[in-house]
Amino acid sequence: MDITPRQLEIIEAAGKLLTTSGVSGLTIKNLAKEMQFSESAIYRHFTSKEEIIVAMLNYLADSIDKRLSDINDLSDPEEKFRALFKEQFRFFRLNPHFVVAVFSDGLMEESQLINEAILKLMNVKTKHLMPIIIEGQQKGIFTNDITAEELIHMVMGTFKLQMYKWRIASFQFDISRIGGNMVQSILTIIKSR
Amino acid sequence: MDITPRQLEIIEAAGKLLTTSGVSGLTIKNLAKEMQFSESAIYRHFTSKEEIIVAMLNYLADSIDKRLSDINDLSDPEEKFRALFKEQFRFFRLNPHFVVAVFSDGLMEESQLINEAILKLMNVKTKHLMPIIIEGQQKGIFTNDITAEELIHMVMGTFKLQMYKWRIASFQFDISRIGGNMVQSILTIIKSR
DNA sequence: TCTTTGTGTGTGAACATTCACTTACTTTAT
DNA sequence: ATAAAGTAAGTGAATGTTCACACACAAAGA
Repeated sequence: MDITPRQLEIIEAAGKLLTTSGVSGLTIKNLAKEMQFSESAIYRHFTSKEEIIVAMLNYLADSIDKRLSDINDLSDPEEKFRALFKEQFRFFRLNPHFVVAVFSDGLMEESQLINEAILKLMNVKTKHLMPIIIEGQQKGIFTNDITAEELIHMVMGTFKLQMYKWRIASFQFDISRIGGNMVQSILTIIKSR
Repeated sequence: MDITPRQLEIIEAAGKLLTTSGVSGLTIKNLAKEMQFSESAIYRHFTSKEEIIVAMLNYLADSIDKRLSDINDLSDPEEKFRALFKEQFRFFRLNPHFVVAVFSDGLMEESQLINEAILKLMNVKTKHLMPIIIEGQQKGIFTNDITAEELIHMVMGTFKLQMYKWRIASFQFDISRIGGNMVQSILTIIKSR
């Protein structure tokens, strides 16, 4: 599962392509051009395009997983909640190309492996969000009127839509600021009143 | 902007293809096979593939617009809210192929016209949701802790994610029932407490 | 009532282009 | 000397689109 430096370069080039030209722009030809070598050279490092995409998604999942793991040091669930999203917005602001990867269904239908990699990516996020929500509910900070699963569904949906809007706006607005407002809205509404 | 019966047939065939084989399955060749005539015959009715997709999205937008217009007869905002989503779930249960069309970003990048058609589609939904939310807030039924725009963002995001889950589950669960639960969750949380 | 003309709808073959991928060969670095 | 990393030139398959042509039918003119 380890990745060579050259493979990482290719993955990053693939991400860049996703940002600039979308899923349909992610071709071996463009990838080779971006890497400034020939198309066939790609196949020295990956056996197929599918493998590149899967590697990219897995690399992304690992990155996010690591970054979100530092959050549990905080004590307050509300603080954790804020920190989690702050980190997410920070990460995607630095790597906007991955927004296309994560939130574009276009990739999905191409293969079963890619499909699974995307689902895995969604689960990483849920994995970190779930304990925060549950803890918040237990402490009576978040509402217990609906289940944790339902809360997570709402939160994830709201987040996903925010990312979608950011993307179709060509990443032109400050996602950290707008996203911060969004988090505030969510908190306002899910906190016990 | 009017559509001939034959064009409608083609649009419906396109929708069917989307359901069975996804965005990548929507090719002129498959479309012709589905219609049981040659590929070139398509071009007797549309000048391009892009035109077919745009026509499909506009037709869809009109259908939804019409159906959602009947809802304002109800008096209670909460009832209207429920009715709106009930109608949406009913519609998509009958026409699951359109879920692929509306919620797949894959289509989007292909052309500016398609992009606009999809945005228009999103706006139709918002157009009907907005007055309901505002009325509910004015009557004190829905919370005034956050703005109507923020409420709509949350509601739409939650709905979109529900559709996404339904789709990756290959439409295998009863969207009216699960969706009904989702609506109940949302209502629980956005109602003033 | 024929005949002409126009229209709607179809066909099959070919078009240029793009796609992921392969093969045989060369350069480079250890 | 060996192995890794590059290249040129190709493959077949698929894409959307265009082409010349054919058939059925309706309106119009003689």
